[in-house]
Amino acid sequence: MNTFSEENYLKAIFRLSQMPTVSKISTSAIAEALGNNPASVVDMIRKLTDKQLIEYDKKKGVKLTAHGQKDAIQIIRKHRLWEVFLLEKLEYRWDEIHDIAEELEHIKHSDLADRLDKFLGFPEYDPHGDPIPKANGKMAKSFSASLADGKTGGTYRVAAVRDTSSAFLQYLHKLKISIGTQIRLIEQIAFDQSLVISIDNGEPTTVSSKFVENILIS
Amino acid sequence: MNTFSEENYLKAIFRLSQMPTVSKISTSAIAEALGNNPASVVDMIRKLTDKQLIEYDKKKGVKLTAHGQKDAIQIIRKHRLWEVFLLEKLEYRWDEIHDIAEELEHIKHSDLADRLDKFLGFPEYDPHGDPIPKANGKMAKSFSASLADGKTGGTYRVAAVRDTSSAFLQYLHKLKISIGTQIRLIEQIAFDQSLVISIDNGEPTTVSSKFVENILIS
DNA sequence: TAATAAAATTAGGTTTGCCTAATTTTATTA
DNA sequence: TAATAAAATTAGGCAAACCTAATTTTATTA
Repeated sequence: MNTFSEENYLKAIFRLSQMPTVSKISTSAIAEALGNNPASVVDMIRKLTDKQLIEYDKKKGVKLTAHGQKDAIQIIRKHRLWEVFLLEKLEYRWDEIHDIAEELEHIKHSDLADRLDKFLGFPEYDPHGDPIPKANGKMAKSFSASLADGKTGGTYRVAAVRDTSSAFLQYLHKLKISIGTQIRLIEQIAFDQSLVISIDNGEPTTVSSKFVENILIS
Repeated sequence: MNTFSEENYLKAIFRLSQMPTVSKISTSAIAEALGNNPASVVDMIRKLTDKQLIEYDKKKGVKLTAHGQKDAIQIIRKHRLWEVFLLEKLEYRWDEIHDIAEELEHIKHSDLADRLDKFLGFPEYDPHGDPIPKANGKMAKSFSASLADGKTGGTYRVAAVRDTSSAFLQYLHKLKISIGTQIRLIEQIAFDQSLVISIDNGEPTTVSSKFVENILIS
């Protein structure tokens, strides 16, 4: 059984390994992802290597073993199921659920995830549009195309969000954007790459390039 | 904010303070309740005293301060609400829910308990018959009369159980006893105080005195 | 390539919450 | 009351998971 902290490292490493822009998972990348000191990460790399949950090579960085990946996916499964619960059953807002799920995901009990899954009606996606791994570890592919890749004039459907911070989600809420919203790209400003968009055929609104990068489309 | 461990101590102290047979909460009583070494309890007594959650007097033992009592009740509230959730929504068995709730009760988030309470329809009692504290800390009185105090020939309604161990609950399950079951006391065996009872007017069954002490009646 | 910057690692330290073993205090009983 | 037993406490230690500061290794760039 893994500790709370080990689970957080596994999850962070899994997340980094899913990011197409990250080619090598380095000590410092993990440190940044978790807000820890690199020296602490070195300690944990040793520990997880001993437990055969990761492999570490100075050149290639950190990689999850099959065992480590399995564990990481089960934590993510629990995280995403709890998010669905918090939003749908306890009526929390979109931007509130992530932090609570960070705690709930560590509750260990053989079939808790499976019972929760059944209770929620076997949801496919969590409220942020991320696929929920199945009990056997199978997981639909995440949405990877960003609205930043869309063509000017095109209309796209919001499928998921990349950033799950409450700052971003609150901004989306303010703009009345959620999963399923239609967004049309009207114009790109050459100066700073900001974009003029229309949300569900509404009035034109200007948003930053950083903003559109964090919106994933189907 | 209190740590996981501090919360467990507060809860144990509260539980002991509710037991009519316990007049003084000693270092060793707490140690036994938590399965820890008395030396560890001494450490924690110092810590909780510094945090003004308890008061300690060599003669009188440990007592929760108003602040400590408030915190303890909130943990118990969460524990009992999660138990209702696990039984009613996730369809866990009676004897499985206690251990999972022991973990869930430590999840901290301002209004999680209140939202859960609302979602569950503001239940008054948990599945073991213990009253669930309200958001303001008010709590109905626990059932305290034991079936062991009943008169031979009398019929009583099971209101709660004193022991929440899975061994005891599984035995109850086997005997088809749950909250609300009617039990008639047929005869007491003088030799070892065991009792012959009838469960919901069924065939006579013999149970130990230890068994009946752990059944609370209304 | 040499100089510099960045990343990784080591060494040593802290806090939390537990432990064992030894000692002191308190209670019980002959 | 004295002897003994039980309870409480102290002293010192350990593992987990962090940290800072110093050092070494690796990468970048003048």
